[in-house]
Amino acid sequence: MATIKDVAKEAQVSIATVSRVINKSPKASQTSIEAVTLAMKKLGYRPNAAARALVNQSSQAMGVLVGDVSDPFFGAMVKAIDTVATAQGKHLLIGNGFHSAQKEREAIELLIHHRCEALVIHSKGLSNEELIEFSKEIQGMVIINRFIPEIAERCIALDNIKGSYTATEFLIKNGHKHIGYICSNHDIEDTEHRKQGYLQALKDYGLPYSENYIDYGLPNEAGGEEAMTNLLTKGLPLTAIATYNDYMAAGCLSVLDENGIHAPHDISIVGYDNTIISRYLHPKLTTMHYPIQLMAEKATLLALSLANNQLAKAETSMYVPTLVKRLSVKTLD
Amino acid sequence: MATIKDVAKEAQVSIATVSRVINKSPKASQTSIEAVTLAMKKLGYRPNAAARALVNQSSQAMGVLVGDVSDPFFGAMVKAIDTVATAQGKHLLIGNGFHSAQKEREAIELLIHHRCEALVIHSKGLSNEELIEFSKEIQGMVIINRFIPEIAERCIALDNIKGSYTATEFLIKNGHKHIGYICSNHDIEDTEHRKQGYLQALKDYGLPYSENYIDYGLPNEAGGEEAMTNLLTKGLPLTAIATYNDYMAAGCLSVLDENGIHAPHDISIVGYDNTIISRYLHPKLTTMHYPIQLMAEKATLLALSLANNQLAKAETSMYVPTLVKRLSVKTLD
DNA sequence: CTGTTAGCGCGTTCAT
DNA sequence: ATGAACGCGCTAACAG
Repeated sequence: MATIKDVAKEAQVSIATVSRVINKSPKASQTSIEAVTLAMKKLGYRPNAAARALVNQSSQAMGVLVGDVSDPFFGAMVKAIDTVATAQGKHLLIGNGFHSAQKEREAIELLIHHRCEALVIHSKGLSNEELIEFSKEIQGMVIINRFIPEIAERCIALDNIKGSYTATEFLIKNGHKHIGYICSNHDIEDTEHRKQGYLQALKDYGLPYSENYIDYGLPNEAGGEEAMTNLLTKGLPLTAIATYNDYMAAGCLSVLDENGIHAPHDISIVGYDNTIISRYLHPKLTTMHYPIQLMAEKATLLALSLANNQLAKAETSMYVPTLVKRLSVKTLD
Repeated sequence: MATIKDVAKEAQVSIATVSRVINKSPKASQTSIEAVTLAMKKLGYRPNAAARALVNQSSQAMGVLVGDVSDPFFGAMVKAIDTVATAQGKHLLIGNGFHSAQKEREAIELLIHHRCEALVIHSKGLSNEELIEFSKEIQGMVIINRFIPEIAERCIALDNIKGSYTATEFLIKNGHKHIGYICSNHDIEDTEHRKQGYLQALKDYGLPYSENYIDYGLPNEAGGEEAMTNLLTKGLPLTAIATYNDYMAAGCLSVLDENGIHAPHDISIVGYDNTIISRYLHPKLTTMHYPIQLMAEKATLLALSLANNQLAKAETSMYVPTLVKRLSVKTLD
């Protein structure tokens, strides 16, 4: 592939002149511009990003770590980040962690090797300690969807306790007294928080609660089916169920349907996350909205300004999910 | 950030020695290894990918252009590519084209600037000519989801005519005689092909066809709703509808539901793409499976071997979608 | 306005 | 086994 030197030779000028026209420096004669442009076209010249990054001491890239790009939730997150990054002239380097500590570590290191100035990291596999270490190393690193007290000003997180509390409270206020919970069996903070919110709401409203009303499964459709089946088997007098996320709610709905139990008529269901599928389920799923776009934009802006040595403004960093009422909960109208 | 030179000084050796231990060269004494390792740790040394790429004349990256990462369809595609690329020690650079010619062009150029050896390109905005030009420039470039005769051996595409034909034929074989079509209004080849397949099936089976049975909308849920509403308004004796894609089918189902028309009892619906939402719709959507993972893997392998100067093996490059029977079509059992 | 030159961080001969 | 020196492609002084 042609280099700047080849172009210089072809255009009969020095490489400095070529560099000037490439970078649209004002000090370049019209004659040079034309000659160089022609030569570049003729040779099919393409500037080498690595060489530029090296001499400019800047890769013009920002890094993102997600769990899995094929998950629509992360898709939305990446898009939001890409939009604000692009607006600032940066492009994205994306790593997948698949919730494995080792993969997350390797991905972050890759981003560091590429000298990403700003980093938006979604990590569920790494320990607080390790993330804190990374954050010390990279000034422009921001943690998203997780709260670490020691680096609170670098975290953009969601209040999952409150979210789950709100969802459960909504059921209670609509007259439900026997509310089950379909819980994830992933051992991460989110799991614990969402379960806590559910329990707290029951306690605050003086409703009975019991482990018996809770069942577990993988945080996907199959897990929801499994948990719902188990719940059904116990023959509990449930009139409503709160779930860990929309996927589990989908599995739950599916099992219910197969058993001739109709939501919301026979039982009410509330999801969590407001992912793309919630609009497509039948009945359309009432769920808690996870403002991931907003949070991702915020995280990106924060990471970028941190990378630029600007200190973090102490704004909201703990977001609160909001209820999206659709049709899966029977309400007292 | 510490450079190899700093490490050399700290470890009291030359940069050549440091380079050797970094790259695990056999000719490096145990003593050096230890000293260098220690120094690297102490200084928090991180190799600079740009410098490496420059001197090695290889970025170890491969590029991908998709329409929009937040679309689950592309999410699945990216994941498949990432999986095989990672297995070969490459990482991904991802560009979003948003179906705009200019954005697609810029994204591809970015990938070229970064010296991606292999490229998997999904483009609907650029002309055949421009893509052919790019393919001449980049030996390891492969086009996915589009067929360009001049560079057929560099294309991994789907036979949309056959797919839509199969979908329509399935309806016909189940006794339907009045079959409508919900068409995309995006002016791309896919639109035309899928419509063609529908029409051809009707002709082959001697069924009447008319523009009146076809309606248009954006290839998303809203577009499906709009088109279905229009179709309903015409008061046609339809018993089945083939659609451009699952999203339009979702909108269609939604409008039907609101009008008290139940699928598959009152009307049968068949989707296209077999995206994630098809499993969640009610009734679960019968649709054509787009083997995007398979195709993406194939495209990646092809791009990678092309980049390595290995010639393309003349294998299947035109894939055929298959029918996934779920519950949205009333069958003759 | 233009050309010469140094150096960004690293891998790699080629001596030693 | 090790180090000095060169060059990858490019930008930014600096001198003219």
